[in-house]
Amino acid sequence: MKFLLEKTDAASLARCGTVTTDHGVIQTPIFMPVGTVGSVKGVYHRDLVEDVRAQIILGNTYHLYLRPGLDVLRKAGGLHRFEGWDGPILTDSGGFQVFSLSPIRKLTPQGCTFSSHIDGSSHTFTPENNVDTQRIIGADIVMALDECCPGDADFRYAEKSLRLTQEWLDRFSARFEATEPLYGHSQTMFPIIQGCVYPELRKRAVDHALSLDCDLHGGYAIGGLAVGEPVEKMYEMLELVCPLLPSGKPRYLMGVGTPVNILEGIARGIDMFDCVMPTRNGRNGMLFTWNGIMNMRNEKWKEDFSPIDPEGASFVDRKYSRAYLRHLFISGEMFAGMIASEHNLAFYLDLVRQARAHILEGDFIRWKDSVVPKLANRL
RNA sequence: GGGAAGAUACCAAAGUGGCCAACUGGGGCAGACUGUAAAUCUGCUGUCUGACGACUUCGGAGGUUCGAAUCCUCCUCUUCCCA
Repeated sequence: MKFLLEKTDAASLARCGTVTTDHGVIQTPIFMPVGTVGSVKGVYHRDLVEDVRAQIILGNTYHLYLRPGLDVLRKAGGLHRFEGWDGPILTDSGGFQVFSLSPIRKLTPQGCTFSSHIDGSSHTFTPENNVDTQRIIGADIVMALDECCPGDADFRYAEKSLRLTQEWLDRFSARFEATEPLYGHSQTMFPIIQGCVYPELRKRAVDHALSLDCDLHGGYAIGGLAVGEPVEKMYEMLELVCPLLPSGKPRYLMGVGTPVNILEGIARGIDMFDCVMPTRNGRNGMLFTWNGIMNMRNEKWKEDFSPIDPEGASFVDRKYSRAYLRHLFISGEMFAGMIASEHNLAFYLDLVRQARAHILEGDFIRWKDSVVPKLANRL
């Protein structure tokens, strides 16, 4: 994987660049649709490519490990071939599941033991077997195994959690260096900077990550944000961490976020984002647009036969009416979630595409400040 | 013409003397969702009130009772069966 930094904004830390993988080129800043179990829920790959214009999608190690399982993935020739996606893929390690499934997991010195949410069976992730698993899945970018610390954790807990994440990173990196990709294309790994909302811990996390063999690490992720802490804290952490990271590598803010979060993240130097919001909230009836958010279940759309989003980037925006989409949601039709997911993803990709254009143009901050107030409107 | 069943809030549908402003579902309204255990979840949904609470309701009119959506009488309407 290579990263080319093309331009840094004069008025902010915003930047744009190009990530090159064996499965294609990614123009940053970028939003990556989440495809947890090998599917971006409700959206065809064809539409993901041609309409949404996605450049890279995610998969999840925890979920894919449990189902379909490593035997199937190995026999399939890796996740790309299994799901029929020719572009780049990034896999999360399962660190977030270690956090979100905490009632059914146990942290040990070796790793993390958890009960499957599917059948209750017991499994253990260690940094070592997590590398092996992600080799079998075969993503272009693999994430280090970490513990995602809750946003309201006290310092003691956060420090202890960070120590665990750091120890896991050492072991993960060592294993990654000692193993090879299985399917003929190269893989890179991103360490994850944790430290909750504590500047001291965040700094410590960066120092530690940078002390390792940097050739191994294609980029750096910032994790443990948008997990319950105030949004200002998240921005503070970005302002602290991004300047400490090498400018020649992409920075990935994990799990974020709202359209505003993304623009504010870009302004603070973030290059890559992912979030379930466009798909999950879409399935739940929420549409993101340049003029604000819409709850498509609301009665006010009942006889609104105008296009879903006249300014939208997706063909569904002009193809279908608001009244029709509302009807589909009220009727519980799966098509509703499909249309909404496609619209939202197309919007998110349009958002980062325009951000990139304005960074290149040189007026990013002015543009951002003009669109942000509208994005949170309720239509 | 004869017989039977029924009428409850926006719809459907429980409730058959006090625990009923009235179960439940739908619909409606609002909210939540941030590295997906989510096509999910949470409130509210007679009127007035910020709330406590007050007031008016269960086809209509009358009656029994301390007390009625629930019991009685008549009326109106609906559905079904037989002629």
